[in-house]
Amino acid sequence: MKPKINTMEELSEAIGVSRPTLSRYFQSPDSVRGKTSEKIRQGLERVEYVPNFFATRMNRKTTGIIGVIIPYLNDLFFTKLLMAIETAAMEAGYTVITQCSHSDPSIEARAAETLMSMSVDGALVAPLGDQSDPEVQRRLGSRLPFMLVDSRPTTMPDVDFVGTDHKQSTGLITEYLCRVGRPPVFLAMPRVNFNAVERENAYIAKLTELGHKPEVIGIDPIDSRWHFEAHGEAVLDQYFSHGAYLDRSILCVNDRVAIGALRAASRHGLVPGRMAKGGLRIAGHDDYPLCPFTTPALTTVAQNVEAIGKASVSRLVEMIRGENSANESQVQLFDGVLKLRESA
Amino acid sequence: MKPKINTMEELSEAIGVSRPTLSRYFQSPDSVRGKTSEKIRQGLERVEYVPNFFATRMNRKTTGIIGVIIPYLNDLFFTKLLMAIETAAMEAGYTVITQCSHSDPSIEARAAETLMSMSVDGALVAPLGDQSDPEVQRRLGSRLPFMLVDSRPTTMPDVDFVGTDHKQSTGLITEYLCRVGRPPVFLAMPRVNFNAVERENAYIAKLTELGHKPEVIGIDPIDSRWHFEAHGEAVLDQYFSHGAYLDRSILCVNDRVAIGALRAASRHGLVPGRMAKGGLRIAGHDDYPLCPFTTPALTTVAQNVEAIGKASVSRLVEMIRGENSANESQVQLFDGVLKLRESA
DNA sequence: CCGCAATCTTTACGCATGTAAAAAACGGGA
DNA sequence: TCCCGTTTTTTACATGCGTAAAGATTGCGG
Repeated sequence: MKPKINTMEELSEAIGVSRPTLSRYFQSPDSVRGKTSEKIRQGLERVEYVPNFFATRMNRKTTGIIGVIIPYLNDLFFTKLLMAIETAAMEAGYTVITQCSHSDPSIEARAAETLMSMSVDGALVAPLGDQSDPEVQRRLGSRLPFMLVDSRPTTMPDVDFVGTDHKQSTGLITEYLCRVGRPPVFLAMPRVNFNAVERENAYIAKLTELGHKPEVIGIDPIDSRWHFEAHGEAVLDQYFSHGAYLDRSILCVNDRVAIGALRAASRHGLVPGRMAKGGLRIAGHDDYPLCPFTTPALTTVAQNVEAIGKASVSRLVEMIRGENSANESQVQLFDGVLKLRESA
Repeated sequence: MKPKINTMEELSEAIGVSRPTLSRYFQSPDSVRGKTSEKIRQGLERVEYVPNFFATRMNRKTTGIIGVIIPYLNDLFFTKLLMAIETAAMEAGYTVITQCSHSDPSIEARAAETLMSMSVDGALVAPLGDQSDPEVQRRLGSRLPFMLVDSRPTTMPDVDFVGTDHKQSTGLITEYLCRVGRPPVFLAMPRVNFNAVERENAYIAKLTELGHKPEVIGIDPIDSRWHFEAHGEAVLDQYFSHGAYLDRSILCVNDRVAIGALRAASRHGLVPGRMAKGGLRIAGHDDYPLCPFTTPALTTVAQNVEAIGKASVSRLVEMIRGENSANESQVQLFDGVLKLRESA
């Protein structure tokens, strides 16, 4: 067992190099002479030492930490986003501290406090939607570089944002559905965030533009916040039972709802699909990782999650470093891409 | 805009209470007289102040942080586990810092360094499997209270562990499948962690016990580490194409593989199920959240994730506090529960 | 071997807070 | 109003490391 060493002071005695030199070494091994750094490296092999994070960070003007707040973890969309963010941050030399708000505004507020008290260099927030306390975000923004990802509250128009252009993405699939069959109805969900509303509006706009009458179902909460699949299944099950929408195109607000919708269809012996007779089609939004494996495989629009993650980090780093137009707010929207599979 | 205050010193001038008193207040508002705490509370309303996390934590002997290392985020099993852990930790008054190892041993090692340097009070690690560097875990264990969750390396027999009793859970579903049809074959996966092996062995043991001949398929990696669905689909697709296993029970090592298996079945026009003619049955393990929504709904064994999360945190807290038999290692295994749905 | 520049050591202070000890102020009861 | 115990203030030191300045070493070119 290697001897355990707790402070740089002790370490400096142990390997015969002064503490300031060690300090420089840990910040950048190249900042000391080759011979010295070799001596230190060998010394470190013989003992058990990790610099104290808190002490280190407390004294630097910068902490090298990016804080991330995510509303919900049990959703592969967010985990994909998170992984993209972590990867990008890692490459940029930052450590990521993630806090999950568990879709609870008070936890979100606490998470923001934690990030602020940790003096993170910047924060990336995927907000809860209308549930989020705008005051919390205002405090964050007044204290540190801060931007929103994924979902964009109407109350924060002048904050940096990176996300999907839902008008484009939803328009794209709506148009496709109109082209191949009867105009779709829109299966919505309880309003857990602004994307839901944006997609709904985009659907309505596109249908109106094409001269059709929009039809939105499933807005009433069936006690299923974030239980998207259950929501989709319950809503459609009810309609199908009454013989409604059996031969229509159904555009779901997202893939998880669509997975529920597929389930409802199969329970009623229906097989949605572009090739299928009967005219039932089901489509989603997001390109949830499981889409290729549903039966039938789900047609959807992919969000460019990788790009969103990457872009948000690089923009945040710009803001942190005060580069470019760091002080004028900026909105980046990425296009969705049609994923034609079997269900529509 | 409230005036921004950065240190307790400034705060103490701003609201006319001495710094040590403020310090006591922030640690526990009840430790100061009611009148004083009221004065402080009102003062805090008028200014913008958050105590510096690093400075606070650096001086306390305890940091109030539990570190968690998770191998992979794009898997709802881990996110469920993580949420259970976070909830339990929150209730116990701890802050959780999560690090994801992105299924990369070197990132896992770095994550461990981060946790150690942060002087977390304890660490909870869901290891990568044989990929994990045992040295990393030994260092963690020698520095702080530390335990393993979910997957248990054979190389660390004397470390605390909380997880599922795979012998029981896999035995349970194996037995069920044997009871309702022909003895199942086992659809395995590349060995990303020890659970895969444990389940496979449990399957073999049970089948042998019942006097049948075990049959394991899908061990050869089809270049699909962690692409479980794709793996399941690819393997079965191949077998089905050769007319093999069309009428058998197939026990998949986990639900994600099973979802791929269902897909393969549907592509071949097969409908697995306990009611279905033909004898094809597909079952999984874990009770992945989407199981009720697949077509057909997936029969599986549920892991008690909630319990695992809760138990691991409460055991870790025991170790941190030095309570009970904190120094003798302890293994807690939870039973799986059969979830009979449609697919088997 | 000398001299100069680069590097290291020594010394000292700073960061934001915890915490202990002594002195001062406070509050309630008689 | 006085007294005594409780609470607060004052003062001072501690945490582990960043960092600056001055003096001591080192290494390299000549």
